[in-house]
Amino acid sequence: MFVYNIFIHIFGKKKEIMSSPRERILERASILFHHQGYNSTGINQIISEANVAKASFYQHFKTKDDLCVTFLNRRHESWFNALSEFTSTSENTQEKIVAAFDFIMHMNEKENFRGCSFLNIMSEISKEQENILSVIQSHKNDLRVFFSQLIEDELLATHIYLLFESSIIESQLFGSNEIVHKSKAIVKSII
Amino acid sequence: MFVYNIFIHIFGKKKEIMSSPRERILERASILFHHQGYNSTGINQIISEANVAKASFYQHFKTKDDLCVTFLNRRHESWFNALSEFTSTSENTQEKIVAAFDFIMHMNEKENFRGCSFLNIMSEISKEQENILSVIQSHKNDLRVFFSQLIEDELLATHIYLLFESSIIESQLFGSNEIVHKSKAIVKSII
DNA sequence: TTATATACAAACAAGTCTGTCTGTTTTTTT
DNA sequence: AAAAAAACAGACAGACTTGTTTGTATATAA
Repeated sequence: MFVYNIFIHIFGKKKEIMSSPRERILERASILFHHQGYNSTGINQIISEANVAKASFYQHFKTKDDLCVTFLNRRHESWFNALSEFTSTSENTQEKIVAAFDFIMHMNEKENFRGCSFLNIMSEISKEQENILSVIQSHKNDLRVFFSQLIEDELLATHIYLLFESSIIESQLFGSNEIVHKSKAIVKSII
Repeated sequence: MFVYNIFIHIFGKKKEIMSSPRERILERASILFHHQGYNSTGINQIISEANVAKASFYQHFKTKDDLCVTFLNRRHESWFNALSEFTSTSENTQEKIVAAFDFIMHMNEKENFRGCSFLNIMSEISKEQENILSVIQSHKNDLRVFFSQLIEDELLATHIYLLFESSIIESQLFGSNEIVHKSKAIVKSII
């Protein structure tokens, strides 16, 4: 477009002012998959809101499932980074574990109690979508490792992990952090 | 049909040998919703497998969501009955709690690790489907009450409830009862 | 500046979905 | 046996789905 080209000419390269189609697709898909669910979000909505042509979409992603895998991999990274950052200020292990539960509440407020993208998508897919399932399993394995690295006692680490998981789900179901507070109190009593 | 009518003539009333269309719909929907998910199961598949005409379907159920609510209400009843029966032979409270975790494993084996219908559907629906959501919330409330009635300590009851919930989800995700065994060991150590 | 790669719009295919409607047949009740 | 209720098959509407294709325009690199 005319104005757009002038804009580039004055302010520099395109990359600086507008992300690539692939990036725009992933940004919109992340929001839509997380807020509407995977099956309820169509390709057409994604590309229309990302201002990308359909042919361009299929140049970057073989299938919708392919996009889903890429989305989950990125979510995995950004989610763990956020968790690490959130718990990084804690001075000891106990505090770090408790901070992880504060992170759930923080995430719930920020994302309107949409819960865990990974578990939500698990409930939507079929056994045939193995590539998606394995990304979800890897994510949860890594979360278990996160707690295992903090806690020597293997069974206690599993214990915390299980409470962490149900805290996410129950707060999603009731749209409230109340149960996370209770869960936090429980965790404090066992570590 | 010819043979069918003879059958009725010889053996008695229809009700005794063939369930009503409404019943056949609910039976098929129960299986399909639980095994394929709600959004992935269409009305057409349900009525075709239930041998019911589409017009008959819409005589019994206003919408697909209406069927979903009825399905969940029935699942609620049958699931709780099964849990009650499974835990009824336990002689004391501790045993009963542990038996509840055995019930998860029993259910997983029987239903091929499809997890909790209620939580699965929660992940699939939108905020607008309030009537469905409230059935799910009621179900989980009743489950919490189930544990509260067994355990005086309110926080401990919540604790067990949270472990119960994550046990279902994690065993679904990994298609294995391994984590339920661990959860059972944890529960034994805290009651 | 020319060549190559990328992105575009928009039509199209082939199928899915929920829900409505018509007209016929079967079952139940009076 | 006649009247009313329920179930049937199946066409239809209208909107959606994922993915393909054609031809054009734009951006980047040689």
